[in-house]
Amino acid sequence: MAVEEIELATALVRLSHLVQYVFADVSREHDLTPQQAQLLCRLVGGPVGMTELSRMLHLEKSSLTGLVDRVQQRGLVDRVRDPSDRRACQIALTDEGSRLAYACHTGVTNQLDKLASEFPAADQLRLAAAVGRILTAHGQPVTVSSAGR
Amino acid sequence: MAVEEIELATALVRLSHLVQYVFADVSREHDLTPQQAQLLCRLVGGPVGMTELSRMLHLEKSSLTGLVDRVQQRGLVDRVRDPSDRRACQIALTDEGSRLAYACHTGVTNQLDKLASEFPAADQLRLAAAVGRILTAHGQPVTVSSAGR
DNA sequence: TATTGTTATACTCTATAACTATA
DNA sequence: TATAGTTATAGAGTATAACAATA
Repeated sequence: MAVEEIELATALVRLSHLVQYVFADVSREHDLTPQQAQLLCRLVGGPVGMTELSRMLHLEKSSLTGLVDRVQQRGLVDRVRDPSDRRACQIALTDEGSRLAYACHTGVTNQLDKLASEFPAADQLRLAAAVGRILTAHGQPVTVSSAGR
Repeated sequence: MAVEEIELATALVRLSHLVQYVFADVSREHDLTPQQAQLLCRLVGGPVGMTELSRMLHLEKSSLTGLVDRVQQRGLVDRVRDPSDRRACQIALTDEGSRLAYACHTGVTNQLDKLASEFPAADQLRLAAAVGRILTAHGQPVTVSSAGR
């Protein structure tokens, strides 16, 4: 047999790691950790509260506090008090944060599009649609804002 | 339009995170970190040296030393001296390590197969083959041993 | 000299538990 | 009482630089 067989589950795990490596490399180019870059990318659609962010990133709120602290110290986000609830705050990108979020998104997209170019164009569309359905069915809906366009 | 559009690159990043969450959940069920679980799973094909392991896991060797230390302290791997090169050692699973590696592999595979069941069977095969080609083309060849079957 | 692996150091990331302030 | 977020603490993960032992 010319082509090695591979379980789909194994393929997905390996592909996941490959994507993580791409994400890590691009983040590092901008002197960010992958976690910091992902945080920034999740904010391009507008400010988000800590509770909602912790849900989006699958992090305990206390873990998120530290992550936001470090990114805020670098001047990439601000904590904006919510006037309607004095307990809450919204995490918002600064101009520099927006620039980095955009740069990371572009860098990752370019690299992954190269990987995806292994697929025929028609398959790329079907794959994207199928993955979109899976994500939506498993609590990670893809909204325009979260897509970081 | 009924189905939300999504860029393939964005879809791949999100899918990657979803797979990571599955991996993290299954690892935690066995009281392992995802990194520890991945290390164990990479050893099911047989003992591997530190340099080769660091390449497989995209880790600096010094980082790997600590990771192996912690897993060894839990009795899941042994450092076996290489008789043909007294500088080198091979990392080998213990019986308990093998058991956990197998359990993690099974747990992750079951969960991901559920996700993949969203695809028609024919698409699953095509997807697996396509991903296998991508991995091979980008320095992550899928061997029988590394597939952790 | 080059390679294998470890040690020392300094961060970042993460979870759990306890806490403050507001709703 | 419940919720939003922080602090305190401890451990895990990671990279860089310097090192030891062997090839």
